[in-house]
Amino acid sequence: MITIRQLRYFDALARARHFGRAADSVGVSQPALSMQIRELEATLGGSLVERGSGQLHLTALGGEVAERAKSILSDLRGVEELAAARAAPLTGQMRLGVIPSVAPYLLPHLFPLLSERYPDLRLSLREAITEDIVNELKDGALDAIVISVPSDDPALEEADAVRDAFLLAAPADSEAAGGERITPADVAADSLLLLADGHCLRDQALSVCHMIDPKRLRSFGATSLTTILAMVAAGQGVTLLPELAVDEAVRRDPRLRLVRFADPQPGRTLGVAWRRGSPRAGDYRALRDAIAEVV
Amino acid sequence: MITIRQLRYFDALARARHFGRAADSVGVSQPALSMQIRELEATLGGSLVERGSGQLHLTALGGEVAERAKSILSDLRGVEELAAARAAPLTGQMRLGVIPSVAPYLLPHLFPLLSERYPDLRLSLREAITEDIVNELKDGALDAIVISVPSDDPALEEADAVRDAFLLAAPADSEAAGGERITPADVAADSLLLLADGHCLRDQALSVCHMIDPKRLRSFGATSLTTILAMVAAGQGVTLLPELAVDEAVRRDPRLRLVRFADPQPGRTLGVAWRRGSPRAGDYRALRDAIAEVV
DNA sequence: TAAAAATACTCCATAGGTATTTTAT
DNA sequence: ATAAAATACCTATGGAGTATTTTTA
Repeated sequence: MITIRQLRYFDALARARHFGRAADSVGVSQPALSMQIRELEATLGGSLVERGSGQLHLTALGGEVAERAKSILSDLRGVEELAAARAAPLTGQMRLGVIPSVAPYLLPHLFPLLSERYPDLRLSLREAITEDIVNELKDGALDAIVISVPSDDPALEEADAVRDAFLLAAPADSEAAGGERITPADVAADSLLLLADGHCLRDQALSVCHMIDPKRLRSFGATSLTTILAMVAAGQGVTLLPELAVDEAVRRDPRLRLVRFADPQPGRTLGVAWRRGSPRAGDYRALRDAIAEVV
Repeated sequence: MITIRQLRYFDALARARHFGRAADSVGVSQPALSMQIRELEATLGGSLVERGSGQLHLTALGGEVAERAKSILSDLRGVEELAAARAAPLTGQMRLGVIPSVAPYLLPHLFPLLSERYPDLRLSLREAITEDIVNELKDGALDAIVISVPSDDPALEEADAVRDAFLLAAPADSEAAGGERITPADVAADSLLLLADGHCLRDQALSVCHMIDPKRLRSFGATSLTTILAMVAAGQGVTLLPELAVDEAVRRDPRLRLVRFADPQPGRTLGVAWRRGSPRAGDYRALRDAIAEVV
């Protein structure tokens, strides 16, 4: 008889490709995991991994089993979530992932609202780039994520929360900020400062200024908008700044000038995404509403 | 932690709507099953069934869990089948369902071929009407079924095996069998003898002779073609006989006359069907080939 | 009062841990 | 020689069975 335990351990093994680390990741000893894998192989009647060939490899059978195990474990999470979904909205644990260009500006406002309105919600947070939190969401390590939508990932379901327009942030004395009818095409490639690779805001800025050849960009590995803005304030260049990131401190900074683009204004839509079919979809939509409210 | 055991027992309970019978159906004692259900309710944090209200009912949560449990258990069967699919084709156990209008004519030929060519195949058989064996297939009680295709059921995958034309079987002296260019329209409703309700052959005959008003049929609850043919031989009427059912005994019966319809000949296609996505699809296609060969 | 499910209690299978050995680079 | 997985052995959890009680229709 196949057990969930066997599938969980085998899934861990398929990810870690290492008995010891897989055992760690599910919180048991290496022999305990070995035994369950052995047991699973016995009931299936074939080996799932090729041992002791330096790197551990899945057999063809192992690969297929791993794939199906993943899906079964995900369905099982769905069952566990069913109960949570039946309870009052936004109660219990929720693990939320947020992209770095949003987290610092959204969370200080979102947190107070949620903890006041949903006192039984226990929110865990994770801040990482889209690719990482999407993977963690699919793996079940997160329950919902706040990203730029649409994600075009058929495994996700999403709800738009807010439109986040891009402004041009330039040094106060720069001529780039002079005109009133500025368009993304006016942004000069060699003065544009962007976040490091992998940050969706970087890609969005590049696609908005689609005439810019990424090769002409001055490479800049900043991972926070605050750093970028400090660079802009110091006269090092300009950047595309999401409206969401504009707080009092930025608005009052005499060294910065913020210019709204002419229509159609460039920007992005932020939304909440979750695993398609999750029974807690109602919760996630309530979360979306809360986000729309605080922004 | 939810276990497969809990889902299996709960699935049984959802079907049986009775703790004792559910326990029987999974081969454990009633307290053992009760305990697992209780455990599942505890981890989900809500009750799944309404006890002691005469008839046992599923709660709303219970209904959803039952649905998902079914699907998880089915996926799990898929994993178990993976190993079987990797082994040599058509080995191990296969539970086959066959409709009654096919079984007696197909199996005597199919069995010897299969046991000669695939000595490691352990075939279990079930003969019942389409609706029943389709449900048993979906529930995992059967692995494959031989039915009239297409079934138009998206949960099934199927492969055509043979075309089975309908002949008119009439009393030897009847004038209905006189002409050479006979069409289904020539069949008189009040002389047509059919299998009992639920048999697909009955429906097929009616749809072939679509001008016949079912209300004009003489009700006849036969469940085997042999009985019907005995009635025809006794001059009680005519019937649509699948070619597959024509053996030497029928052909030589002096009281019967078999007439082939003019083109386009009415008939049905028989095929093998299985759960969509089953890893043993290759086995089932091999079974189809064997059927096509013996007919 | 009769049927159905829950509880009580005992037993045993099995998962898990630690220590150790085997195996493969 | 070293890292990784398997084996040995012991412990403890928990699932199952039988007997019995509680519940409710």
